[in-house]
Amino acid sequence: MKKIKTRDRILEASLMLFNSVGEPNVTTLLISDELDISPGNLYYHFKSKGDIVGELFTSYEHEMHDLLAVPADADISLDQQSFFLHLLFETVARYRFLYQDLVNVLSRYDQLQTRFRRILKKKTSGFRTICESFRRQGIMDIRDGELDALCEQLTLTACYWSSFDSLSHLEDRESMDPGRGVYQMMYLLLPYLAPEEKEQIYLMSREYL
Amino acid sequence: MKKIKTRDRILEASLMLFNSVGEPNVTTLLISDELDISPGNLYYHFKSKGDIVGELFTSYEHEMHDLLAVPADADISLDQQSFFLHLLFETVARYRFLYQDLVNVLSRYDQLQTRFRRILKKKTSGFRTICESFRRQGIMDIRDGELDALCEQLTLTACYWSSFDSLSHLEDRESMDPGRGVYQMMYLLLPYLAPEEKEQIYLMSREYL
DNA sequence: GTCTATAACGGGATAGAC
DNA sequence: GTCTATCCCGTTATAGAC
Repeated sequence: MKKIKTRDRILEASLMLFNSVGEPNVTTLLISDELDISPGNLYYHFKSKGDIVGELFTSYEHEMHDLLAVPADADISLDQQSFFLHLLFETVARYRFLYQDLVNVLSRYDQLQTRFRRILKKKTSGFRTICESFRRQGIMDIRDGELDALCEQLTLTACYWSSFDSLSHLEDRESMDPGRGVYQMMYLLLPYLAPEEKEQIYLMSREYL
Repeated sequence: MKKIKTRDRILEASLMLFNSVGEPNVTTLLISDELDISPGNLYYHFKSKGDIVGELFTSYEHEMHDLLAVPADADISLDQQSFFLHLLFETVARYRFLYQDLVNVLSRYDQLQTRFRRILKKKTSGFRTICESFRRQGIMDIRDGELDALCEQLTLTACYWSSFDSLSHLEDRESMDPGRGVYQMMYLLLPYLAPEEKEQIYLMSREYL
């Protein structure tokens, strides 16, 4: 059993704390406390709190980049799409601290703004690729103008669904279920799908009602 | 020309600063500086920064309450709906600081959480009332299960559209156009509307393409 | 009501020993 | 690599004069 490097433990604990209480509410002292190391030790590994955030963001960037490498000419099935959305929501959930205070975080670490915007763009074009695949396969019927709006809507929902869901349904259950988000996304596609695919989504959605 | 009360000037300036640079980045010193008054004077009128935020939130609450008093049995036209959405987006834009760092703000002033959630609920049920009016008039056709998802989607979009829009399209124009948000909302209804009403929305949307 | 101090605190970050 | 001690700074909030 090899010991995990302190540096990595710092990243891990920071991510955990950021997600649970919000990045602005997490002090470097809290992080070092959580790990039972000294603040000085933390600053030996990272020269600033911003560096920790930056490195976490880079991980997020890489995960998203890998996930969004959607082949442009493949025939994508609804099941594959659903699976893709699950992965997407899981990744977003893993780095949800970014989304919960988006403007604040991006304003304090301003090099992140353009990078974040790039990821947004990539998401939108990923959704577009998928929809166009559906269209080619004849299982989706939508006008070009509406397709733009749909892809933007999908991107927006992918961003904010988790925050919104935990905010508006906090009372009942605290465990947020990525499946509900996936359902919400599929539902956005629904009106434009062929009857058979519609039915398929109705069946899927049984689980979430 | 009557002099505006200092107390009100503080509220006004705070709102302006909160919106433009984010509430967490606005210090009480910055506010008093902006008004050319002393910090002490500010604290004469408000006993804490949280009180300023709280009072602004109360105004927001009232404006939303008035706006969302949708009559349950009226026949609402698409034009009225569009007008309603314009007002809604304007109000949200006026208090956009709340939305930009939602989790952060609500976590630091925690009495606001339940109040905010109440407003969310009211929004959703407002949308539901409107959709049901459309349904009664025979201009909307949608299943119950999908109606739930639609109303949630409308609420989510009403919350986050402005932030999302200014984030993802910052490069082109900085003036955010509430009309784009309204279009995005109308577009969500589109698939469920009768042909004639669809056409009406297509005409409306010309302005935003 | 408004001002000038200044107290009180917390958080980020560094120095230097071990 | 890790620790303790400390500095520095910004921010909230108060005291007390005018």
